[in-house]
Amino acid sequence: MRANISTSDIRRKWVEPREITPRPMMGGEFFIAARRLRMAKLSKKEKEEKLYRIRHSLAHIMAEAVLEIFPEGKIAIGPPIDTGFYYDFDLPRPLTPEDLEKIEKRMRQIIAGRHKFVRREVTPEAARELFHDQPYKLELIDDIIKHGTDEYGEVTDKPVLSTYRQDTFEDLCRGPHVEHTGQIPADAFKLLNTAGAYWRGDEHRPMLQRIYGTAWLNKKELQTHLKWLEEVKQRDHRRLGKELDLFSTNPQLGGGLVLWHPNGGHVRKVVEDFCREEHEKGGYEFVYTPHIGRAWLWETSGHLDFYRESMYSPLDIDGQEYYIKPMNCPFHILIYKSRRRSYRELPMRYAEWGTVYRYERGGVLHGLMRVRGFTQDDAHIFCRPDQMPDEIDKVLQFSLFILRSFGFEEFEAYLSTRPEKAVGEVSRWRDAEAALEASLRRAEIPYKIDAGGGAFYGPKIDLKIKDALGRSWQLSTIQFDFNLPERFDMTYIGEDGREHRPYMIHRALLGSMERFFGVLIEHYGGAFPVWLAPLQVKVIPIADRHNDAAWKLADKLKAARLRVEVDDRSDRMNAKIRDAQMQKIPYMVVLGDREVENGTLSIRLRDGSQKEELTADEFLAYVQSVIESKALL
RNA sequence: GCCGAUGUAGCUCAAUAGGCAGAGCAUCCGCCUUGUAAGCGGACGGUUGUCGGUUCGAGUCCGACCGUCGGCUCCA
Repeated sequence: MRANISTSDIRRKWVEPREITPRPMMGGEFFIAARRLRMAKLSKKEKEEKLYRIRHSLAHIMAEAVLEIFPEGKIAIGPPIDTGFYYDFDLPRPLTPEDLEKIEKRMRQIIAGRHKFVRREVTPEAARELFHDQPYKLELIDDIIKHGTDEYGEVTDKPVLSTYRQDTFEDLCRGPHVEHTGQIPADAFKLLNTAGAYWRGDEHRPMLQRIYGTAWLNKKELQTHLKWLEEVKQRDHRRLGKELDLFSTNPQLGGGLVLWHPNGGHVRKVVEDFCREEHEKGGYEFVYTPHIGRAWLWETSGHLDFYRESMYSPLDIDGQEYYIKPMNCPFHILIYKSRRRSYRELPMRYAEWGTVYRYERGGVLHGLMRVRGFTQDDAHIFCRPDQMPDEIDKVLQFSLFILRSFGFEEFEAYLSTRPEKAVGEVSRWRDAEAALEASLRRAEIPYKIDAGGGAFYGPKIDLKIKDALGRSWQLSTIQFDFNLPERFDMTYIGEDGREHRPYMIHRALLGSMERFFGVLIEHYGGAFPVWLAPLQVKVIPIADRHNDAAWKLADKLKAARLRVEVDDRSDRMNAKIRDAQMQKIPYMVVLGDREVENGTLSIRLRDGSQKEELTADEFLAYVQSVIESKALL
């Protein structure tokens, strides 16, 4: 999957970072850039700006080349993005890979022409005349004049209409650009692919053709990026899921539904066991609830009003409507409400690895990352209002601890505020948002505001991690809820003997087991750390006469709860090693005449290195220590 | 859902221009008894996603549907 690239990221406003770079950057990239900027010299900043100009200019040059092929084509917008640029077109026919080659070739010619980029400011009338046959540009012009927004929808102080012209092509644009096309390294860009994209991201508006390109300062950087893309492909969890026999999906089963194979199931079990233990240490209690519930539940919660498009059609059971659950919260609320609660009992923390089902459009399903049935590491915390700040702080720290345990070290946070469709008074929303924001500040995590991104019942903090390839993934979500307690009329008896309303926190730390597993697979490239690895040791006897010793060793390790297999096929040792290597098994223990005689083991690590010879006991102790430390090898 | 691409053996991929559907790996059966990333031989394996159309003849051309992939939108 591509790194997250969306124009909505561009519009998000940062709260904490002090410096804003001149180009729009996505998610994680910003953190890297912001950190670099903080400790770095100006030259980095200049480099970023140069890249911005190059990418933006390439977008224009691409548009020129495309319009030469399709003189009747309509152009939309063409911004730089974190690894390059794109431009959206409305063309008479679909673009082919051959078109891309042609366009790219023509772009290099234009670059070689050393054409100047000429900026000029134009009046609305002149702009409309200039773009009279470009309906998308006319719409942008109107917006700039009416709303003071620029071509990306960002509000600017004083609306100015400007154009940039290079060679035969003039585009509505705020700039900046390179001075002339000769400043663009012709061997450091490449057109990657075409894709459909709605005009202004609105599915009710025309579908345009987008061409993505990547662009860098020099050929070497381009090649590094192309290699990175190749690495992304190699680590694709769908590919590794098949190769390592971790999971599968199946058209006969239905889209977005996941089959966990024994290998994947094993990883999941270790993850779940670890998390369960930590939750118990953290004061959580585990509950179990059904997969369906009567319509009353979902009417009361507001799901049928605010979440219906993500829910499946009801089942008819004895004339009553039942819905498959898209969330676990109403069930946990019913447990809370099963009897009177005292303030002394609070906070109460109910945890459940609960499986939920949500309708997702067919086109968005993606391996483990986006599915229709998934299991959340869900929990709901019920507390007194005065306990709320402390509970949010605890959840935030707990979340960071859990994620660090899996080798994630970099985090980003989003504070999502009240959406259009929401329950509850606005003033209480503002209070809740402030509470979450205060917690983020206490935790000293840099965060962005995602305006309108909250759940319908309350604002939330979403945590994203960065994986080994620098990509961000959303995992944790922490949601403040003052609405469901009211809707379900939840109460507790306070010190004063009166009824009070509890607050509620919804939270999932790994998010869903499916997505988390997908992220883990890609983060580790399938080479799980020893504590998670489905198979930890492969014992490889060299010839049949070593099988007995191999089985004996395996039994010993198994008795210590290691996951071990013996490869006693009649293949050559080389073939057995290759197979184990391809399965990314952490330890390959080779047993031959020498080892049997010496009573030692020859240990090969999956990184190809050779460990010193150890006795079986020493090896066992070593592996156990690696498991304990959650290390890779 | 929308735009585009795509669908051949369990997997990865071939099949000149519409003319008998093939290879490697995997699996199974033998032989080999092996020293740190593939030993050798043989066998098995297909209604070319499904349905319909064009044609003397369709894996190949056309249409619909299903799935997958790249995006858009949306999201754990």
